[in-house]
Amino acid sequence: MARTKEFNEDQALDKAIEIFWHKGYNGTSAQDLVTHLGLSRSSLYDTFGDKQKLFVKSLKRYQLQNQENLIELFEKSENIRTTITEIFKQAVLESLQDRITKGCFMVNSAVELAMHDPEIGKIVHDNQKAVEDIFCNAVEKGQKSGQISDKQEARSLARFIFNNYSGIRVLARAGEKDKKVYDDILKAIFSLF
Amino acid sequence: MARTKEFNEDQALDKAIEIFWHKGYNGTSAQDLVTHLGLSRSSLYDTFGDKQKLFVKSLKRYQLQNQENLIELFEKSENIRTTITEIFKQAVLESLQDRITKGCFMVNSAVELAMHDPEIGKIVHDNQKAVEDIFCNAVEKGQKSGQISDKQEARSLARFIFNNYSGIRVLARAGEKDKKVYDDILKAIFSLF
DNA sequence: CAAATTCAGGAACGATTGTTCCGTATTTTT
DNA sequence: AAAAATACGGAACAATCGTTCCTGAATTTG
Repeated sequence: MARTKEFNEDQALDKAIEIFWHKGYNGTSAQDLVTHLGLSRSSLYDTFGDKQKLFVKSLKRYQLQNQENLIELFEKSENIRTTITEIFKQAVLESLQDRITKGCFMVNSAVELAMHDPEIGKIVHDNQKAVEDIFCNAVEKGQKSGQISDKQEARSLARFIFNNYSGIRVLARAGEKDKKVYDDILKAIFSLF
Repeated sequence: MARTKEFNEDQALDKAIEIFWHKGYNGTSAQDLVTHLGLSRSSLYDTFGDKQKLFVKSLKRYQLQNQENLIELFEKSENIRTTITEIFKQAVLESLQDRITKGCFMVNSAVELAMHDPEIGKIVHDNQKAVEDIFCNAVEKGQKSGQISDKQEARSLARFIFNNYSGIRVLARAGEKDKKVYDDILKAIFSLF
């Protein structure tokens, strides 16, 4: 009946994530998308509807990827505390290596759009709850096994960890390239639990 | 010789801060500025040059206002630790009250522009250093007077505080309206020192 | 082969973008 | 009062915005 799609929709989405992540929603033009995704204007609009829908789809995909990755990390983990430090160290590494740092797509979108687009506001808020829950479960597990101090309530600690993660992603986006700054923050964070 | 300006330039700048803070740089149009500042297109461009220059001037003014406010708070302070908690509580209060939260103009600008506009990148970075120094001096003073535990190095603690402040501003911008979430984070933060 | 479907390319859309310019009114200084 | 300077409103600018549509080629299934 019909010709099959020549491009992979998920691959195109991954490229959309890249450019939206890098330039933001308002900073990315339709032409940017055409150029970066490598498909024609018509195919782009036929496949994804419009710019906003494409953005929403990209952000949801990013959120799912990160959530699954996080869950997997904690499932494989033999020491919860160590895993959390590795998550932070990974974020620091990313912050230092690229000349232009993308930070966190979710944080960037929250700052730029959550107040102005209810649909994106919901994605951001759902993500926050989801990630918080993942951290909370992990912390509880860590506390039961004695890997994490139980001086702090798990929920409180999870929210604290999430908050510092956001902070570090902003710092990266602000262009901080001094490893000592990040290390100082991490030292303080992990002296808490 | 010449007619005097009918509008106050600083008042106009304060209104520019408001709208840039609320909508971001790319989200604010020239028409938005004309409407909000209450002066004509011609006066606007005659006075401030162009949109980017107006933004830079607004951000610098915001930075100066906040920096001076922070310095004053610590100068007046009789207990450094209490003052820091009050700074955070104030941020939480602002986050909860408005339906549309503006977060922090500096954080918003860092996320949106620091990577793409070197001039703004410098403002953001300078601000970071300046605020960090203010916190660091305050912490040192607090440690000498025994108000703040000296288990953490002052510089490290200052960076940690700054990081959590950024995080909370992002959380606000993400639309978080649950006081318990902020309280949990604050509880964890202040159990550290 | 024929029908159906999707591709790419590009022209074209109206709307909005940031910016400039002009004419007139207003105010200040000589 | 005359001259100089600036504010003002609004028209107008070219450029870009997101989006739609048309064309012809390509490919798949019946």
